[in-house]
Amino acid sequence: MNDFNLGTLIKDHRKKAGLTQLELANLAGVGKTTVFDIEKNKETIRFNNLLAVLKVLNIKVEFISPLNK
Amino acid sequence: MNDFNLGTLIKDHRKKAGLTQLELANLAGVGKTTVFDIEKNKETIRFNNLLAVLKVLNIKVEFISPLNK
DNA sequence: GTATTTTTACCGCCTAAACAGTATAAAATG
DNA sequence: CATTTTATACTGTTTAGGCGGTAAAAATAC
Repeated sequence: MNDFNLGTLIKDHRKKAGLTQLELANLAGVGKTTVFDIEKNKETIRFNNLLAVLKVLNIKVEFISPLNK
Repeated sequence: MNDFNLGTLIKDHRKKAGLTQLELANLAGVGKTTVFDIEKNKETIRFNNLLAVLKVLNIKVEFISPLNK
């Protein structure tokens, strides 16, 4: 369970959008190394860089907790 | 719309858990400055540090996109 | 098959995140 | 009220993420 892979999710969306890593990086305003690291599931990246990449790919982030309403 | 505030969400959950910033930081294995920054919505924090804090508070992250299944 | 594109990987440099310590302001407690 | 705890803010140091450049490996196109 919970073998969710953020890197793969982003890579799939990037492919479907017809973008290379470099193109995605430029659109998101981050370096190509960052996109590469994200797709390799490196979690020490900065949160704002991840958000920038997700925004380009139209992926939204939601935070779920038992207390949420 | 979308005035969602991650810092406030985390702060509320921390309060309900009866934790101080320092206690939460220690439990998450991060510095107290990081917890403070997260609650102040500083987005340049590292993703793994945010995940560590969310885990302690039992908050899950979901990524939503039009392509998801 | 070869040529081209893309991905993966590594390299130094620079910047800023992360940290502990400290100090003050604010909040909570008695 | 005073006292204690917590949150906020600042500082100096250390560490590593981010970056472009480069190069080799892999995938794709011709």
